[in-house]
Amino acid sequence: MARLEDIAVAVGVTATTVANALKGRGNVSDATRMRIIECAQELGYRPNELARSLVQGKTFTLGFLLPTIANPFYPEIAEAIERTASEHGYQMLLCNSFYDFARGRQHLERLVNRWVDGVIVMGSSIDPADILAQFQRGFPIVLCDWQENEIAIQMPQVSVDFRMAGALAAQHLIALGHRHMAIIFDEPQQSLRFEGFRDTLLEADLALPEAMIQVGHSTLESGYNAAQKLIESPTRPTAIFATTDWMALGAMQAVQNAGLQVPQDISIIGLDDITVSAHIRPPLTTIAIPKVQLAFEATELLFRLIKGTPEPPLSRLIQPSLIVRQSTTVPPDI
Amino acid sequence: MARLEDIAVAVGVTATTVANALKGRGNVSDATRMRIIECAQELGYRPNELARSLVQGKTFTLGFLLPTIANPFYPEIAEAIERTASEHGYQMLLCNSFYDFARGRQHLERLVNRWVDGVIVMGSSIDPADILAQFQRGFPIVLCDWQENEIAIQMPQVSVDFRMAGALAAQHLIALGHRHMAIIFDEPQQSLRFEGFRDTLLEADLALPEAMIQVGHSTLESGYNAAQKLIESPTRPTAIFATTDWMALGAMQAVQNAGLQVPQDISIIGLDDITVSAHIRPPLTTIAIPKVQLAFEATELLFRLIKGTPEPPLSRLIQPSLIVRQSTTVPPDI
DNA sequence: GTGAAAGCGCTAACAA
DNA sequence: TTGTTAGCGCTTTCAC
Repeated sequence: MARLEDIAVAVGVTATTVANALKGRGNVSDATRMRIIECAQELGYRPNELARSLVQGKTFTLGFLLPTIANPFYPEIAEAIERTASEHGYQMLLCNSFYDFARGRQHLERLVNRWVDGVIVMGSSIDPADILAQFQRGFPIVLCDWQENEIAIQMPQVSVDFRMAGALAAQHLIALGHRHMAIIFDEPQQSLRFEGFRDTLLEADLALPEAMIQVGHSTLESGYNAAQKLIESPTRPTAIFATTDWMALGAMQAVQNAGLQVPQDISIIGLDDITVSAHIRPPLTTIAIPKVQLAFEATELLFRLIKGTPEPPLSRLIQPSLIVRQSTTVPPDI
Repeated sequence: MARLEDIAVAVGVTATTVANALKGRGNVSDATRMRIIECAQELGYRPNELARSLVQGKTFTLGFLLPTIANPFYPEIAEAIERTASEHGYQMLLCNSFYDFARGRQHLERLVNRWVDGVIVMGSSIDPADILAQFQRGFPIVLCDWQENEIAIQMPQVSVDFRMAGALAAQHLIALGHRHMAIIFDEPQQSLRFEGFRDTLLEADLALPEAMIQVGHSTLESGYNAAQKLIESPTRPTAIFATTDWMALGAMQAVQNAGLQVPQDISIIGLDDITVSAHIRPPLTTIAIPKVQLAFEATELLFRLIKGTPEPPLSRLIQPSLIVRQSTTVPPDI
């Protein structure tokens, strides 16, 4: 591969001049500039970004650490981050932790070692302590989609008002007339969604019995299994709130496979608003998370962090919203 | 950030010795090794991978260029590539081209400039000529999920027998008794799927009239629109083959929104077998592409390329398979 | 078992 | 307008 030096000797100048000419710094005569550019073309010169990064201490690269891109909640976010990064001249390293903290930690350390300019970390992908350690050394990190209370210390983050999300789900079902509801959620990462839901029920004097609380693990299958238990319960609920759409899809399938109708027999409401949710049968009522906005704001915040000590606020709580489709309706007569 | 040199002066040795001690090369006494390791701990030493890469000419990083991670066909592949890469000590740069060749080219050039060790390129993400240019300079690239005939020159690639995929779809529908079928596909990237379908019909003396050939653009919406046109056609088909599941979902929705039943009124068959396909209503019959295998083989092939001139074969054609679910059945009586 | 020296390809500060 | 010098932090070769 051709280097600056190669061009320099070919043209009969010095590497510095070549560098200046190539990046259009003013101090090169037009004549030599022409010859240099031409020669660079001929030799197929490509600047070595490694060398450049080493001396500048900047890589124009950022890391994106998440549980797994195979979960349909993340691709939209990843896309938005990458696009925003790209507009700033950045590329993005995608790192799946597979919900394994050791793996998340390894990835983060590697990212630090390779001098990425900053990292966006999604919830559930790594032990908060590991993030904190790097952040406190001055490494730019922004948290995305974590529960606000998950990290001990104040850190830059953009997240969603999950308690509100849970509340919205409850309000919707209550308004429809439901009295016997159930929830499927992942503990402890989704406890806020649970609390918002439960508390809203409580305020309406509605109980949420133990048997109506099922844990899932953000997979479709776990939603399916959890819903099965709920259906078989002696006190079958008339509505189910699954704290992710992915689990809601599983739940819906379980209900339908049991020979019941959604929403006539059991209403189902999700949370996330992943793309497919609008296109299944029946279309899923859900609490939407503005994923693109989430990603965009996280990335912009990270860039502010990278540029220097930014003005507050360093954290942002985004409001979810209810999207009523056809998987929820009034409870059946009994 | 602490450097080798910092440890060296602290311990009273030289940087070379520190380096040797840290990577367990034999020639350091146990005593000094202990002191060095301890000191490295204390100073929080992290090797600078940039510097290391610059001298070694290796970055242990690979690029993954694709149209857009938001299309649900890709996340599973991305995950598998990243996992395989990770097992080899590699990280992965994710690059969306958004079906824009200029953008794809920019990304590829940047990847080359930053000395990634190799790149995996998915179909439809960049102009083949740009790939070829880099490949011919000796840069390791493997093509993934391209039509075999899309690239002029023989290049390393792992792909799917798309003609067979189209044939399988046709065979299935014919076996069910369909005589009036339609296809929705994206031209020209999916022409092989089309040809396989059409030719199989022809062999069974079945025509595929112009009106029954619709173009889509790999989006759900385009599948929806294409299906609408088919439904409104005076010669409504009894079965639709959409060459991606994503378009098939759109088509299914269009059919259902028109008040028709899938599969009783119209059978629908897709191609890809994305995760959700098994979980919608009705579950989608489809031609499955072994995505994880595709990704794994592409990555392994790339590593062979990176290690040096590998043994043939440098290209692999993976066989698709029919998965019968409930979106296809015998045609309605007329 | 340890060190000195050179160099990866580039940038940046300062001279000429 | 152009050149010189000194690194960035590491690895590698060879000498002691």
